[in-house]
Amino acid sequence: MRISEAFIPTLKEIPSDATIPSHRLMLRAGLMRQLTSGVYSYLPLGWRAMMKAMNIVREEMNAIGAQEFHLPALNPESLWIQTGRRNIPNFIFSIKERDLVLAPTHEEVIGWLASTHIQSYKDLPQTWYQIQTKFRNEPRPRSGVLRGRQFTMKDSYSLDRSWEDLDISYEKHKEAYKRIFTRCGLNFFIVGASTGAMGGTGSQEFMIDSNYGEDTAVLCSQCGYAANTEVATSSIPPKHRSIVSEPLREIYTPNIKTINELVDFLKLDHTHFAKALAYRYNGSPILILMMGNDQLNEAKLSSALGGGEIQPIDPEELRALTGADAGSIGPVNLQGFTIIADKRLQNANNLISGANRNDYHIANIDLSRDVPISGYYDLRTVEEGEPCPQCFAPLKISNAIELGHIFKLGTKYSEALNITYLDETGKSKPVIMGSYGIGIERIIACYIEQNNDSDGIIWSKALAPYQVHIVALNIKNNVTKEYCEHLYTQCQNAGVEVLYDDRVDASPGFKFKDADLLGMPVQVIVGEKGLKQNTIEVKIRRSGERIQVPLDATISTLQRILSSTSL
RNA sequence: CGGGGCGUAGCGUAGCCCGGCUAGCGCGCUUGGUUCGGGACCAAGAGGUCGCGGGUUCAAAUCCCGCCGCCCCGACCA
Repeated sequence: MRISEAFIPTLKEIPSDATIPSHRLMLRAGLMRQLTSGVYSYLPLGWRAMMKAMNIVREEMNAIGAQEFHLPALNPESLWIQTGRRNIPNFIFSIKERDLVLAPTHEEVIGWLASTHIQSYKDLPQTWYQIQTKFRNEPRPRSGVLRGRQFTMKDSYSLDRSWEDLDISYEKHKEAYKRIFTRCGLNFFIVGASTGAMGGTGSQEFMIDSNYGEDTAVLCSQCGYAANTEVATSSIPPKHRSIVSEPLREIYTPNIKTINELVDFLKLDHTHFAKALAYRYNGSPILILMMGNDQLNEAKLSSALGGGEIQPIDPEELRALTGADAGSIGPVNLQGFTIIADKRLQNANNLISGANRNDYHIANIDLSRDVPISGYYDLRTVEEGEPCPQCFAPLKISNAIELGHIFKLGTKYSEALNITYLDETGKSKPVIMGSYGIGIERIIACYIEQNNDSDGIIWSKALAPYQVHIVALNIKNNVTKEYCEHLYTQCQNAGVEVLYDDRVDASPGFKFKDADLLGMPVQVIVGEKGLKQNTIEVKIRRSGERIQVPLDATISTLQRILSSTSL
């Protein structure tokens, strides 16, 4: 492509709305433009990079025997009512004129196809995928294309006869995902994750470490343990039970509201306290006990309760229900609440918690003697430095961006949509499903997050919109122009994807800056000086290395460089 | 949805507190000329409903009210 004829609007100045490097560079290098919040137009250069990523995804999906579909984004609303997902908050965009919705994901459509066409065990297994635009009613799009209202996703779905076969499909996907992200040049890791509103029996996320990530990952550098904080655990010890349970005793704690204030006031460490938190779960009040300063993890709470809506009880309501404010509520003689506790407090005794009376706490609470506990669950958020649950080494905590997510769905959608098959004995059984997603824009944005410098993007040949960028320093010089035109044609004939800066009105400095900003892996710099000595210069974008190449060896040198794996 | 910020030419911005504007600057753009190995120079130009609506005033980019949009933090996030 000749830059003089191309639409590549580069920006010298940093767009004020963009705060993270990938967003800034995607705008500055002319890859895309924002249309409205969370919605982007891909310009030719950005779209070429997207296509590179999609083709890698496609090749690896095809390699595990997945079949490519193209499913509709417009869906009948009724299908979503059937699976109970129509009214998930901030999820689905509706169409005003008809009872149609814009699909945020495609379990429903896949399920509909499977329920009408999968009949026998002989029809299974199947793996179906597509690369398609998704629409989600995000309350707050952010960070450029990292969280959009419209985005491109590779979504695939496995249909199996048994849980064992699902494990096989799941593992195939996991391996395919590793190959995809490796080929894309991403430095990623895999964590155990929560299934959340998708439902199902297990999942893992593919992530990159990033300060701009919205997820938090717990990692062990010793044994490789890795989990999203929504499901991560540690080997932090439980509260030990004292031999003697002392009698209950009310203590006066004037104006004490927090665990830290109690620790100071009573000169006891925080493990002596049971913090009480009040929530509503599907409408009914629930009291959660955590040890001392342990932080409740709402994702864990939600899944412990079996999924469903949880929300904190507001202050006035709390006073009406317990007779006290948030700092003074507790589990003893509390009416109208279901009470659960974190595992760390299992059967603990001699605990201090609120008295349900402002300015008073109760000491010596024995959870098995004094409190009707409905269950103990892992509800706490793991903190940096706690011992690894597998090897006891100190855990690290990182922010992370999610690139892909793989789920063992099981029978949730099979049941809702009646997806069944007849087994060898003629018995009807539910199809066992898995679903697997990759955000294509996130591949691009994450790649740029990990591969840029102060001059611009550093593309690898796998994702680069073009492999070679010819910089004609002064195109008005006939010798320069003649050689560049010759080289441009040679590259095209040799099948090398080439971008050719043939602009007559741009100065050499301007062209250098643009070439570094656009970031193609190899630059060929052609100027009068070199030509006088029958050489051109090849610059490797990533290393900055410059090689003087004799004119007659240019194409062979480019081909040699492009075939090396280090690009 | 809570908190904060912003909206002035294609981009980046000054002016707003304290009304007097005929709205300034840099980049980019057009024309002509010079220059050509790290975002060149000279000259002449084009380009603005100051987000939208209402109000106050002799006078509004500037003050007041309402709305819309965008960004950031939080909540949320298959």
